[in-house]
Amino acid sequence: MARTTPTIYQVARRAGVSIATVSRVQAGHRAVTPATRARVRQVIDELDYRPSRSARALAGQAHDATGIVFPDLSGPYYSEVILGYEERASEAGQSVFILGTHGRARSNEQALELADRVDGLVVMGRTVDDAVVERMQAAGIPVVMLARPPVAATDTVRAENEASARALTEHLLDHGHRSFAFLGDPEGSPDVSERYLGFCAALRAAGTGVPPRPVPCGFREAEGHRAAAALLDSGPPADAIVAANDEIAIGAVRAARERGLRVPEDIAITGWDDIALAEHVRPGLTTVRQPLRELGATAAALLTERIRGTRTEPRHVLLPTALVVRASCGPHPEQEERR
Amino acid sequence: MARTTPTIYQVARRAGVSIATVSRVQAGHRAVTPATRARVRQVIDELDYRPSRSARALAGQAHDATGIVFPDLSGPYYSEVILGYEERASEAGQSVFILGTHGRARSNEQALELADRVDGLVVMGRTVDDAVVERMQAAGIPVVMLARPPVAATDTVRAENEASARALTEHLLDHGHRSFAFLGDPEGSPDVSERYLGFCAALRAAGTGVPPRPVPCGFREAEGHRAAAALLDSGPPADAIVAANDEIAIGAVRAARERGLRVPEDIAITGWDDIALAEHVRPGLTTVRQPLRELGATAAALLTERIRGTRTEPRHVLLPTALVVRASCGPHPEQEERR
DNA sequence: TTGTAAGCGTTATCAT
DNA sequence: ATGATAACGCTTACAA
Repeated sequence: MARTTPTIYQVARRAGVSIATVSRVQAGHRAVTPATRARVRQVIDELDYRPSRSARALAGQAHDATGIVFPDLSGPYYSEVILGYEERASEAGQSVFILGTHGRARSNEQALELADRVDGLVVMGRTVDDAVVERMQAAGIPVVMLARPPVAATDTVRAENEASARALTEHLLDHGHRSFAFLGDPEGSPDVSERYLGFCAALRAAGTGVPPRPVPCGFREAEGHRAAAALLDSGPPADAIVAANDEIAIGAVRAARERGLRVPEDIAITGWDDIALAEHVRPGLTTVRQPLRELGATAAALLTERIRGTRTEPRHVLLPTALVVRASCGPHPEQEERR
Repeated sequence: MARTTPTIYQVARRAGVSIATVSRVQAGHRAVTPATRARVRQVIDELDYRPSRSARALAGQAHDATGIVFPDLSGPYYSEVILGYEERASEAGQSVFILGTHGRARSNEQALELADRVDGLVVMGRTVDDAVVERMQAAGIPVVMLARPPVAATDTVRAENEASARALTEHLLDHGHRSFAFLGDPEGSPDVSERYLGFCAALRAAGTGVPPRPVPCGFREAEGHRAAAALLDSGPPADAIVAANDEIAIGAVRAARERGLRVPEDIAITGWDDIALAEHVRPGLTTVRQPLRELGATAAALLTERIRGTRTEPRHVLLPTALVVRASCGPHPEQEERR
């Protein structure tokens, strides 16, 4: 694409100054006479000059851009997080790249490519290998990890999982449930891993025997449905299913119904995230709310501090979550919502 | 950020060739001896060399990036469209920028800035002024418009609105409804404008007097709730509300219920989009499904053709929509879903 | 087939 | 306060 927009040279010529002066004016340096500054400013406006991003980046300045890497764009979870991120980042004057890895093998490669176009980036969960992250940081680009446990000197942002999972499970125990199942893949995501830990902790503390092994399961409704169906058809009957997220739970509710089971009378089912659906689905889903937008926004904020050099000490932010009790966990005298 | 990663010079030196040769190998030019090609390749691997994006862009090549500009990230609609876009674009080897304008006044400026960092971009609805789009195109960067009626030589992608709106309204008429209201702002969005047109056409054809003026309303549930509340409290009673999207409709259902009205017995309410909630909400929402992912993916595909120069003739893609009849439009003998 | 060298549009370092 | 001018890392004629 031929450059049809004016360059710094044209501005300089027309204003009767050198390109250095234009650059200074443009950058807001003080060492410029008000008179010349005004003249240059006017020419800039007349020509509608705007400096080339590539040239600027090449000359060693910043990209004024950051990126966020996530596994997949589908479902409310990622959308909300990215929304929070984009909003905060663009307020801070940064353009934002998004990269969905979609489980591709090339994701490390793609992330590394992205790293070359930004001043810093956010990495969700286990989308890229730790070695890759280290290389990025070694190359001087700040990285913030999202939805992962704290790692050494890298900033991390996550929502509380274990304690809430424990509280959730205890709530189920209070309802009298004794035979549990966990739907989700602890291996696949740090979040799920922590939730499973909290789940187990509650069961152990209650002395309900050995906690069951998790039933591995992707994050989507269809996968939850399939896993729950298999579980219900084969295993010893569970009277409570703790799902790793709301979509899985909704799939599980469907599977239970298809088998003539009533929720929560015959089987209790809980979710995680508190997506919009959780409230509207029948029965209302007992779940754990996490501040999705805030997760993204916080990541953006931490990254900005790093880029600006405002802070050098690593920070590990843990955002609070809240148990949201609805109907799917068992019979309640009246509808309540605990926080 | 000092460049800590190897440059083309280091590769050249180590391979004992000139930088031009390295560049050729890297670009896959054929005019290189297999022997030297192999040697260079090996050094590239050894050093893990990857060319600087900025330098490449500056040297007149491409950015290998595109962008999408949308008004706001919230709600399933935008998320889905962006998902479809990102997936297709990144398959085509392009990094993707997202820019939410959030109704900011600076949106034109931001979009123009973005235009300098990409090889082409997609603009949704009326997020940026037409004059700005023209300037981008004049500057040689291809633009694809999303969710807008065809404009001259610019590629456009949209979903069918008017005919479906008409069919939807006719369905309501078939139910016997006669007093209608339309919730949404035709001024604010081309999509809504077309839906309102189809709505009016059906009413006129039915000879049901003058179609009502639209009740302006944002796209979110809270706004739908507020608008419906005002409508129900003040105006002459409507027995059918056509909402511009599902979220508005859900808000309207809530408002109706709060006033002791049963849906659909006392009042029918329809939505648009067929988001996940539409099926689960009570009563199931009669709505119009549009292929959200496909909208984004198609925009990406058109843009890629333009960038690659594969096509120069403008294309205007109109994706089909489908009436989805559920319970909220009126009593049905049995649950059915029409396509 | 390969190398030399001229840009690409900035920023930043010197002089002046 | 301002102006030359050397990077920045790459692509691409043009030579050899």
